[in-house]
Amino acid sequence: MEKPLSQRPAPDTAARERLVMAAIGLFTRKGYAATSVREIVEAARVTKPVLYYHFKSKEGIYLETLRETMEEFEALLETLAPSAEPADFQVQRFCGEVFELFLKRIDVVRLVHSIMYGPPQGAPPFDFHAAHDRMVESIRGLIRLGVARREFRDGNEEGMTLAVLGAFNVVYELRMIHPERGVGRDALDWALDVVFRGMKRAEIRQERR
Amino acid sequence: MEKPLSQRPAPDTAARERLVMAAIGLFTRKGYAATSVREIVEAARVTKPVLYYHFKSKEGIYLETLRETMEEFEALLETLAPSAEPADFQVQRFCGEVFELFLKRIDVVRLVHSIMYGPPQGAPPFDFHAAHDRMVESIRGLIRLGVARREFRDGNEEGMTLAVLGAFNVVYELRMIHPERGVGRDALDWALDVVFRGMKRAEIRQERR
DNA sequence: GTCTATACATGGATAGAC
DNA sequence: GTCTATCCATGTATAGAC
Repeated sequence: MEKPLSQRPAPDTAARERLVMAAIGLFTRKGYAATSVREIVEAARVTKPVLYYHFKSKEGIYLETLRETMEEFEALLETLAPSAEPADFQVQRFCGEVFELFLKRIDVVRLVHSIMYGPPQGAPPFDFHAAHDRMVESIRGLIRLGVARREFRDGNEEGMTLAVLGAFNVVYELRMIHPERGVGRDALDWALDVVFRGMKRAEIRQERR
Repeated sequence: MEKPLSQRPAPDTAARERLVMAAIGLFTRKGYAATSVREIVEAARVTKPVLYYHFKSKEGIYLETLRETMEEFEALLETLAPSAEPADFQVQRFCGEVFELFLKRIDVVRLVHSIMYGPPQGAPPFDFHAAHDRMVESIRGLIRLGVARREFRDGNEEGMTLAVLGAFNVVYELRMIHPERGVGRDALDWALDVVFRGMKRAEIRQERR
């Protein structure tokens, strides 16, 4: 039973959305503790009680922004399904797709990264471990597949998982601290080339570049 | 012309040192913005003016703590000198030594990591890039050496540097988020085994485990 | 749902005595 | 160099009208 638009004082149902956008921008650029509620509401062009109405505290809007953006990452991980392609292709495609998503949301990645690995900064706890573990397990699963198919060598599954994850990590991390160097997808492929060469059995190895 | 100890009101020259210790502990556990001056002085068992006397602001004691701890890392990097050993041994030893230092000061590493890669959190700027770049260049230099000696393959120096750095990064990062899993030096060696195998020329490659 | 106005705690920093 | 006492800006959050 909503009133017709014409009778509402201000048809600003977008206020909540603007708040989320503003909050993401500020939290990612300044960090949780360094961002004040006043800054958020000014950026969203609303007043303080609007924020406290829709969320109920600074922690509330923070957790909500994280929840909304993490859903994107979860969704991408869901789409992963083992295929008949060579295992290294699958690993490379998976890493590449997640990497593209990271590039698109590099600011959020920066925030999540600093909270996952760094001190809590006064921010309420948020569970990133589950998503991170799922990503690691996805890679490990593809590597197990490659080992079972005798594409990858046997006996160092953990080392291979770490090497792949490391190649992925180092590239997006370099991108965060040196955006001007344009470290991108090609750098990821170069690093993965080295790693794959170290993973493949001698018999089936062949150059791909 | 100092007075003899007996005549000083309180021989507490350790106050400054206690402040630095307390500041490191709090900044690393809570982050810069989330740590208050009151907390620091209470932990150091002094009063506020003592902090403002020795340093001159919150930013001052923060920068001083960072400066003091970064000197350790710089010192370790200085000790690196190319030797006649195989290049992969040298890379492994270098990574291992830096890794040991990281483990010893894992809390400081956590703070530096989150500030390097994350939002500034209201903290004054501090130049970590120089030290980080030097570390990367050290690895790249050893890899160039290996290539020149025909131990490593030619044509993907950048990929090899990234792969090595990635193996190093991923291991200490995992250690930070999952200390209970005991990810340690052995995991680093497993990952590097994969990477080295991908770097070595086929002719000279041989198992080392 | 959105406003004005305000409560109330905590923040960083300093004055001035010793 | 260290204290007590205090200043003042900023912080989060809310009351109460519309």
